[in-house]
Amino acid sequence: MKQSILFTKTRKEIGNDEVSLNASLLIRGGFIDKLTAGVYTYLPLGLRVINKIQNIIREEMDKIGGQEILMPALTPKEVWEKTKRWNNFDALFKLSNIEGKEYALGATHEEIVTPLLKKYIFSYKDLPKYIYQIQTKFRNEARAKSGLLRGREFLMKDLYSFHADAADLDKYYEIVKLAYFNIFKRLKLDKITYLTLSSGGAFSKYSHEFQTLAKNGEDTIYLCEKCKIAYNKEVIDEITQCEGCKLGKDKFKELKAIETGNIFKLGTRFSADFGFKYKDKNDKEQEIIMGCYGIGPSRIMGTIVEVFNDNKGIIWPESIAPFLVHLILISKDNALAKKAEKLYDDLTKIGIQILYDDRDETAGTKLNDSDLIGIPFRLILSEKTAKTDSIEVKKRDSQKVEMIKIKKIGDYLKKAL
RNA sequence: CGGGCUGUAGCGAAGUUGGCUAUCGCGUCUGGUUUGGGACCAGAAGAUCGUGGGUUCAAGUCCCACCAGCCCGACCA
Repeated sequence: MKQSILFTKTRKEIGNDEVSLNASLLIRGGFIDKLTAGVYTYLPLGLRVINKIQNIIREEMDKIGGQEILMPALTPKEVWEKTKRWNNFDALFKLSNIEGKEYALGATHEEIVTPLLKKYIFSYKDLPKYIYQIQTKFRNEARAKSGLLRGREFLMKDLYSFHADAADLDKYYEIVKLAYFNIFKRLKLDKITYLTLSSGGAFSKYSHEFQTLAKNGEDTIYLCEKCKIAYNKEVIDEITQCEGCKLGKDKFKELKAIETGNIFKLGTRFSADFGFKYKDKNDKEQEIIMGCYGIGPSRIMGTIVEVFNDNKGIIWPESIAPFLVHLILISKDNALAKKAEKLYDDLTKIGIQILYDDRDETAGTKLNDSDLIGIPFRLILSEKTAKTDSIEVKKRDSQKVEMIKIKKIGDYLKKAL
């Protein structure tokens, strides 16, 4: 993409109001725009990032048998009354149509997916099933804050599993855990993301969160460094020692973190309300056992910005960067501009995702913008580099610069990426 | 939902005990000079001062209400 056609622009400053690091960098770089508290537009650069995050999650869900669907965001009151959450779920956005029929905007989808599967699942032969979606969720947070980390409208991947018995759920639960670790690995967050025991298991003692260390995180976790398992602050009073290695809890390390994923064993909490049962081998009715597994692409995007940045801007991991290469022309010379244009075309042809800064801006502006936007590889073509038919290559996360012959840059990048 | 702070041009800000035509920077437009770390000169456009009401000869400035944003806390299946 040529930068001159981007309708967004970077900004040198935004108001003192926006103290959240992720929102500040993402707004300044032209990735997102805030419409109102906790509600954001994804601009061209930001949409590329969020799509890549979603695709990583999608691939890992597909690998563990997930079937993707898309459920409605507009949901009728009746299903929420069935589970007694119409009045008990504070964060539910409620609205009504002109005839007075009441709806809620989907905050989570147990109420939709459970009756949905009930229409198709009748026998033990139909089980297990794994259904997921990536969708916009709405939650009327008492206080939206921290940019993309706690919004009133946000993206969520929610997977729901349906099993014949608890043992089968337990087995799949572990499979999802591994899939989540694969996701965090691909997002380059695996080294700072810990499985964390937390409260809220309706069907088991604990539920599990995936907590990513970040100094601006709103959660406090206690990490057992020996077995790399953490405990959410909300359960720390109930335990005396690590569940795994028995290390005393006084040895745990207190850390700030962002909850980037969570997995729950639901048991029959929802299947019971909807009368969702199946027939076993002996023609006996049995209750369906459920699990649910969430991960928020938009929160992940905010988390990555919180974690990967320096005083000049964002440093995107390659797996989710909006582009992999930022080509910058520093010259007004027509011949050089032609050379840059050709390089842009050639690299595009061999499948390299490239943003080409062809704008009529000064060197300083382009370099600062490039650092702010945070694309992994920066290529500079200038009179200086052209003298030796070369191009300067620098990685965003490094100070080293390398001169590569223009002819060889395609091969160089293919190898590096 | 409680407490605090804030709201002035597209963006960021200044505006004194109420006083004349509301100021500056960025950005934008025109002309010129520039190009390896957010250039320079000259000119120009751009504002119902969050909204509504009130006090006053006179309100961006004082008072009341409301709306919005941010922060702290509570909350966060």
